[in-house]
Amino acid sequence: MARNDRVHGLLGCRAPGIPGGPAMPHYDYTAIEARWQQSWQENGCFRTPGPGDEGFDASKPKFYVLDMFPYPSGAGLHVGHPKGYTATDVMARFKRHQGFNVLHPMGWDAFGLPAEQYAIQTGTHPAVTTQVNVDRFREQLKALGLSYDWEREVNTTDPGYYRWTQWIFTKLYQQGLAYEAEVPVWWCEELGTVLANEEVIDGRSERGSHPCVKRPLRQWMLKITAYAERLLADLDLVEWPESVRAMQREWIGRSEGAEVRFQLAGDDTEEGFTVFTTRPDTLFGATFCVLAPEHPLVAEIVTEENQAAVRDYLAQAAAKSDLERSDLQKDKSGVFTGAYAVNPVFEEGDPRRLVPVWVADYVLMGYGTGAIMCVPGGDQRDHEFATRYQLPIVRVVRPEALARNAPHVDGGFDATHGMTDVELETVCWAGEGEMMNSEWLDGMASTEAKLRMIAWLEERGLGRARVTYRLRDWLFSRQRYWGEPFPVLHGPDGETALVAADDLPVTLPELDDFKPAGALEPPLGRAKDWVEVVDADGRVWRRETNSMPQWAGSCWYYLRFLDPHNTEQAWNAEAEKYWMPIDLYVGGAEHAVLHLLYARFWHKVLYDCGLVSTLEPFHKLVNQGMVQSFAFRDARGVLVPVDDVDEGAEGSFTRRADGAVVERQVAKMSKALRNVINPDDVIREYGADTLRLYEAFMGPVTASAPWNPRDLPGVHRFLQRAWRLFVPTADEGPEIHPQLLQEEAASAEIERALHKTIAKVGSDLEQMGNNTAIAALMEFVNLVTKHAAQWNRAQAQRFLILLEPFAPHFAEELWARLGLTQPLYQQPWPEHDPALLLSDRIELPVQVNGKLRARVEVDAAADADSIEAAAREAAAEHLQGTVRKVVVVPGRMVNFVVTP
RNA sequence: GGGGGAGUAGCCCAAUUGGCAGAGGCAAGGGACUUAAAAUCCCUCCAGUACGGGUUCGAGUCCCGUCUCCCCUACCA
Repeated sequence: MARNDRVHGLLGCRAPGIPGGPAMPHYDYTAIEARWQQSWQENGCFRTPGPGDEGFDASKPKFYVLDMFPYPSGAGLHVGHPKGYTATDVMARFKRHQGFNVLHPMGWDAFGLPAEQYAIQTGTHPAVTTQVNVDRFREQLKALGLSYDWEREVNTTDPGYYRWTQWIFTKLYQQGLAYEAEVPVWWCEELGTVLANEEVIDGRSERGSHPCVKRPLRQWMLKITAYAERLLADLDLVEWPESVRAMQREWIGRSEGAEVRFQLAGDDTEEGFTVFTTRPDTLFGATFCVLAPEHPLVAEIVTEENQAAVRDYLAQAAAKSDLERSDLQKDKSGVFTGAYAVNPVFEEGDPRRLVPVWVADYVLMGYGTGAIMCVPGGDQRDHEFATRYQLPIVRVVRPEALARNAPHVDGGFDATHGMTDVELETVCWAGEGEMMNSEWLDGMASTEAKLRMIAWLEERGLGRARVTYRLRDWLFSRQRYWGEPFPVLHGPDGETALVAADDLPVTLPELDDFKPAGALEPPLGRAKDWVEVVDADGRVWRRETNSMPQWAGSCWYYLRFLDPHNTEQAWNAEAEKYWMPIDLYVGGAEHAVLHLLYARFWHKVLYDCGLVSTLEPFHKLVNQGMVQSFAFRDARGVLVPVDDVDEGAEGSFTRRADGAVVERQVAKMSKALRNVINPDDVIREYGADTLRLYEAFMGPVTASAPWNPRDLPGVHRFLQRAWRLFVPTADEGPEIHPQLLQEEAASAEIERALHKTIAKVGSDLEQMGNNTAIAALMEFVNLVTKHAAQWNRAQAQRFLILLEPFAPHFAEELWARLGLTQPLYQQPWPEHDPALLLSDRIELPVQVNGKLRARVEVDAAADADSIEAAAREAAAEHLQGTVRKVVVVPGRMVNFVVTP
């Protein structure tokens, strides 16, 4: 039968069972969800008392399950948000059934650029925009039936919150971890602000894609590098995805090596420079040195005849963005300074002792010392450079494989260079191996040579072992209005002072123009009365007019949730000791490095200040997968908006306008593709419980998967089937099957299946296997349906407890209709009897030479001998030859190894 | 180039971590019910696990190699 459904969004399939008749017998999700959400709110059901609060039960174990709190954008939620929120809510509800005190809060990361941009365009104060967006987000989240303790809601833009963000800054400052520096920073003219390195992608701002340039500016920096080693080492303490830990390790970028001092040649000068190298073993192969264009020594050492060329080169390099510098990586450029440095391993008079010093922009001033020694025989980059500028290449490490096999390699073995002729021309060996051309290191393993060379350098004061990190200090100031003001005053004599703790918060001044106050003066500079502060002596101080980056508020919000209304302290120590660390933290992979690294850094500083009791804040981390959507392309590869596409009979898709065939593919949801799914629409058409079930049923939490409107009716049908097990379908029928209102004898088969389901759902939920838990519930419902609902009240009750984490409104409604008055969400998780899961008789596969040949039914408790005997009989016709071996795994299978 | 992850039925996904490839859902086909349709219920169809080797009594699962896809990162000396 040919169909011609529209495939857009939810509209592809009509929702089955839209309430048409009298509401009661049907599954009227709209009424049910409204009723229970109201009940939860009015009765404060998910309010979670903590230590010191009335009603707190210290004897229960705790579980802190947290979502990465959202930035409340103007667009509202999309269906990607509930994927993670559903997963954590299922866990929170499950843990409540298990008797835990569950902390499950939500809040808003509400400072940030969009509201400020909107303010500049429209004059609407960012606080107003933020409030509107927050209200909308909260409403949408409540419509999902998420069991947050809304009394703990926090908002980073609330002065009562950012008072403590400022307070933590003062702690950082007092620890010597906050300092001001004149640093080259990314300046975005369009946004009128400085951006952090990570907010600039390919020379353009991450938000809005505006061009950015580097310029020096006074900035606040946080000394995160002081914690590099601990941030790296303590990754071993947490239960995080390997990918995230790997990303953080790379970001920190620890590398071990040595500093080597190179003196400049001639004139008995004491001048020189220090290089950092990870391969001190290759020092005999260092045939030239390269300084970064920004290296301060460049101007001093350049000789007369090279002045012009160097000046041109520096100008060129300065004009390039980092992107352009790295983009041209195939084509390394540089220029000779005319100066020579001394390679300290060679004797006076040795021609190899003097090495030319070049300037090249493949060396970065921000890493190591901004100067390198170049070993073109052992480093690909140096090799390219040397080849291009015809600098000498000396090989000092012979590859292991060649060291053993070289005489047999085609092309002949060159004893001098330890490589074949072919490789001598083409290969640069950057790995480990055996030392050569290195005098007293020759023949040694390169790993050993590293240590020897470092010792040799240290003895002579020419160098030392050193560890370098890629991690840089954190640029912590922004030229924006909508951020936390710094609690800092600048004195008339250039001194810096913190605002007293009792005077916090330093609140944002009212402004009606949010544009920068001057070329490099942030918007806060417009608030003259706010900026100038007169002290008791009549001296005029100026407030810091930079503000903090958006990361600041999100660095510690998980701590404020512990004690959100405390006006005396950021949090109470007792609450911190009870709730921390976070047992489960769920959020997108986009925060793998920055948010999680910055928050860990603050946490460790707070730990050192004795303010928190755990080394790490987030014990278990889970990245939820992306919810993608379908998109369509025509034959020319042009994207066709989803609502212009029809679906044909055999999974083919055509453009409505001209019937052209289009290809379906999976893409991110975007306005341009018109394939964004709004949760409000899903809730209207199917209800929040169906949405929750679908989000959880799509696949593992961690997996990305496209939103498939075709699959929604499947989970909705499951709820309706379950509904019919409780509620008679007749229009005038009662609210609940009468058999469920009295104690009937239990069906043994259903009882057994229920125990199996309890065990399966419980163990799946423990590991966030929500999709398979739902499959088990579906299996159970199918079974009960098949038996004409021959189940009883006690079974129905336990089933509802299992279902509640996924479909809480639905389950509470039926629980109430059973006449039960204690709320369902408080019920203990049902017990299961392992003995009931086992059958008396089991069927085992019988294999012959690994191939399935027969089945045999035996007692579950049968021993290996009797199983083997039964199996021999069952597979007799396949056991003609010699049975050489028999493998019996009781309860699993039997395998005969037979040779004919 | 480096790092992390993934390839199982037409599609989304399971498989007690080495033991009968299939739990669940979608789609498709057939049937029951119905004046008819919808809804509902019942039944059925389909892969040998990307590819090539290896270990093993036995491999989707472990090892080696190859291919494809996704994510992150990229002159870091």
